[in-house]
Amino acid sequence: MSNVRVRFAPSPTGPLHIGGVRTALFNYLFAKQNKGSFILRIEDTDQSRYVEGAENYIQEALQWCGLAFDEGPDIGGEFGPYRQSERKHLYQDFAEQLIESGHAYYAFDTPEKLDFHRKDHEAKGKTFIYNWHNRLKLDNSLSLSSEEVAHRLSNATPYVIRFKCPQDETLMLQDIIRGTIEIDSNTLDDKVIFKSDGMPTYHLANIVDDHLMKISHVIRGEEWLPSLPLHNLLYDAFGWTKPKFAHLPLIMKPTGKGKLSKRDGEKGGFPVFPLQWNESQGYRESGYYPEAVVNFLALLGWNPGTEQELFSLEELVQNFSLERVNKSGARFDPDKTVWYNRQYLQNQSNSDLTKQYMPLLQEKGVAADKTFVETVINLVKDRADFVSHLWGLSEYFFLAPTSYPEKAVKKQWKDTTSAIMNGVSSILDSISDFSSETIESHVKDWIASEELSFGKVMPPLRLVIVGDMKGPHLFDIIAQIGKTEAIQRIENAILKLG
RNA sequence: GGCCCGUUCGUCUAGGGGUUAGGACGCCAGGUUUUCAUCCUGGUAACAGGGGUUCGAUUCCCCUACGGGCUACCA
Repeated sequence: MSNVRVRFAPSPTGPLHIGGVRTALFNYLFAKQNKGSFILRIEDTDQSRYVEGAENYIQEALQWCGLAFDEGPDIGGEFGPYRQSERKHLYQDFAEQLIESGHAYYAFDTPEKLDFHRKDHEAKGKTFIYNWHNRLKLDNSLSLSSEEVAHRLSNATPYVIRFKCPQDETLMLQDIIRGTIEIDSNTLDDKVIFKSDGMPTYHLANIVDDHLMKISHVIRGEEWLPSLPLHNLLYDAFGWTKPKFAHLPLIMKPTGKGKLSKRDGEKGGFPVFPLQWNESQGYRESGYYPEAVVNFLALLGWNPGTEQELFSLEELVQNFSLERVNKSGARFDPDKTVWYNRQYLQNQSNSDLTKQYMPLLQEKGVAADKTFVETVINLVKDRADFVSHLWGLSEYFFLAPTSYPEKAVKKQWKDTTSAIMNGVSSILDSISDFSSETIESHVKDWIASEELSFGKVMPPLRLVIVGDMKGPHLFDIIAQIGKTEAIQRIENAILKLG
C-alpha cells in the first residue's frame, strides 16, 4: 500500500464523543500500520455551530489517548491550513468550476419557500426532494433565463450552488467494510454544496480537501454512508480519483434504542466523553487509564479473530485491519469498560500505583510514608478497579475506625467479647517481633490455650481493627498498622461497645 | 413515509455448507479466604421468522419482521 494518508475530520461543535474517539483511533491504527500519515482536519464551515473550546478539547482528547497526528492545525504540515475556515477562499472556485462543467447550478429558492414545500409534501404523506423531477419548476439557473440569472447574480440576490445529480443511472459504490452498494441516482437530491454565506457545505469542503490533501482512505462513521453517492459523483465531476471508503458501524446505547448519547452517560452513570466537558465527567476524570479506553474502544466493532482481548496501542497497530471491522452497530457496555480498566490497573507495579495514589492520600489529609503506602497497595490492590477506589479499600490503614456498622456489631459483639479483646490486646503487647506470621502464631496459640473458638475472636477483632467486616488477611493489617495503633483500636472499641 | 445499512448467548463477539456453535463481560453455583473482595472451577444462555438452492444450511439466495442511519444553506 503506497502512501497511505487518512484524516480525522471532526467539527468543533462540542466535545468529542466516545464514538468520535473510536473513529480517530481506527484512522490512526490504519495509518500507522501502513506507515502512513494521520491528519487532523477541523471542519468548521458552519460558523453558527462553532463552540468555543471544542477544537482545543479535540486535540487534548486525542493527545490523552496517545493518538498523535502527523499534520494538523497548530503543528501544520505540507497540505495546510488544516482548518476549513482558513481555507475558505479555495472552495468557491471549485464550486464554480462545477457550474461551468454543467455539474452544478445556482439556486435562488428562499429557505422559507423550501420549508413550505417540505411541510406541504409531508402533510400529503410525500417527501420533497429537490432533483431532476422538479428542479425546472424551482428557482434556479436551470429554470431561469440566462439574463435573469446574470441579473440576480449582479444585484447580490442570495444564492446557493446545488449539485446536479444525474438521472437514470445506477451507481455502484465501493466500501471496504460493506462491499458494493447499488444506488438508483433518481432517488438522490441536488444537495447544496455552497451556501449563501460564502462557505461550502460539508460535502464540497470535504471532497476538495481530501483531494488536495491527497487522502487515500476515508474512514468515517456509518452516518455518512447516505452521502457516499454524492461524494462519488463529486469526485467524478471533478475528474479526480477517489479515495477508498470505509464506513464504521455506530456505537449504540447500552439499553433502549438509538445511538449512544450524552444523556445515556448521565442516566447510566458512565462517561461518554474522553475528558470532562462542563458538568459531564470524562473517562480521564473518572479514573480510567487511556490505554484501557483505547483498548475497549478498539474491540468495539473490531476484533482480531483470536481470543486476545488485551492490546497495547502498538499491538493494535500491528493487528488492526479494516476488513475485520464489523458491519453492525455495537451496543456500548459500561461493565466491560470497568473490566478493562481493572486489567490495566492490576498490571501496574506497586510502586507505580503508589505514585498514582499518593496525591489522593494528600487530598484526604493523610501524610503517609511511601514505603508504608506501597505495602498497603500490595495488600489491597487486587480488589481495585480504579485508583480512586483505593481509598475506600485502604482507609483503615491510615485512620482508626470511628464507628462500627450496627449490623456487624450486633452479630459479632457478645457479652464476653470485651474480655476476649482485652486478652488479645495483652498478647499483642507481649510480641516483640511484630510481623504478620508471629502475630498470627501467638494469637492462635492463645486462642487454643484459652479454649476459645476462632469465631469468637477473629470476626470481632476484625471489626475493631478495620471498622468493618472486610479487608485482607487480618494479621497482615495488624502488622502493618503496628502494635501501638492496634492496641489503641482495641481499647477504643471496648470503650465504645462495652 | 422514502432511500440505504444491518441481524450468532442479556451484551461484545469467533466461526462458517456437515462443529458438542468457541471466547469475553454480566449473572448464578461451588471451592479458597474463619471477613469482604480478588482468584479458581463449573453453570446459565444464541444462529430473528418463512421460503428456496443443496445429500445437508446458522453459513449461499429471496421475502418478511425487527434494529439502525440518513432524509438541512449541520457536520
